[in-house]
Amino acid sequence: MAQDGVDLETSVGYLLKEAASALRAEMEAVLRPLGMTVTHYSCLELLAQRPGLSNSELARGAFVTRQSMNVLLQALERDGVVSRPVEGRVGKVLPARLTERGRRSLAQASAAVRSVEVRMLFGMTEEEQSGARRLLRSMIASLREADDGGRQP
Amino acid sequence: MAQDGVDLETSVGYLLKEAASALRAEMEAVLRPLGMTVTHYSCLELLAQRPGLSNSELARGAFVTRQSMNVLLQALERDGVVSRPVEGRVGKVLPARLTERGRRSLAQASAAVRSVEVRMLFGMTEEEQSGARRLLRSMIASLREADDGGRQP
DNA sequence: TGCGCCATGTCAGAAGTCTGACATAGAGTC
DNA sequence: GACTCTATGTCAGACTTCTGACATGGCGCA
Repeated sequence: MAQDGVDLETSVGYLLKEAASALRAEMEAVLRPLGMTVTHYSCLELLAQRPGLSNSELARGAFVTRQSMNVLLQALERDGVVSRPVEGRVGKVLPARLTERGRRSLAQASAAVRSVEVRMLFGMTEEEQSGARRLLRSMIASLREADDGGRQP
Repeated sequence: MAQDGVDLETSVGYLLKEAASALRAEMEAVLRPLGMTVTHYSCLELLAQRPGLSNSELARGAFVTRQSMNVLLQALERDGVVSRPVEGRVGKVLPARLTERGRRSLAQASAAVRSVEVRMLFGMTEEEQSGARRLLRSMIASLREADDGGRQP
């Protein structure tokens, strides 16, 4: 194949990208049989844990733009998985909720995704896992630090 | 905004996604003024560290499909940043290299991206950084473990 | 030699996401 | 009240990436 002279794999940034990419690939693999994408699943999981989130809040939680989430929400609403009754409108904000069908759909997906996360953490002690959480939170905070706040997504 | 009853932020998977997303956003922010996307930069950086990589190898290194990398490579070749001389062909494999212009283009981008990574790691000791590398490598290995190998990307 | 098998390069179309833009609603200020 | 500022929902178009497909080249094995 190719010469492995320089080792790119010592960069935390690259490893972070690699890990996130591997996680995403495995999630896609288990979600595909259910006819679901990762963002699709993320949206449902967010709504299950925090009912009534708005389009923009869902977008932030799934790390996409509110425009992308809007496209997805309209499809989910059309499929009867999510409902956004106009009566619930508060100002311009239109809260979304899972339908019964959405909850059923999420149940299988949630189990599948959880098994992927379990596999990812296999071989790590409880201390290592909380260490990983702490380090990731530190990186997130540092990256967001000198931020003007008005950024998409 | 919304009620913060259930805390989604305790999942390592979610934090991983959040950190990768934040890193990508910051990289996009510093690369945009240079007229470069993240994948664009990744491709150049890979070629700088390992000259002669093929299209498929670059794709794996940048975590995209070989089809996506092919689209990008054709654009980069057209822009004179990368060259793939047909004389270098080995079987079906066509090794790619940076042109002088590509090296210049990468120089600025590389510095910008490195500063983002430094900022991300701010406040972490050397031990914590190597701990982060170890944990991320562990997650990657576990995720790839029960893998048939033939997956895109 | 001939065969199956796998990886590669490439094209074409589909799907997902993003950028840009507009109108509107709420909060704060004068 | 009038104003500005910010956040939101939404539409339209462009871009990036993916999936599917095909032909080709190297490799191992009968």
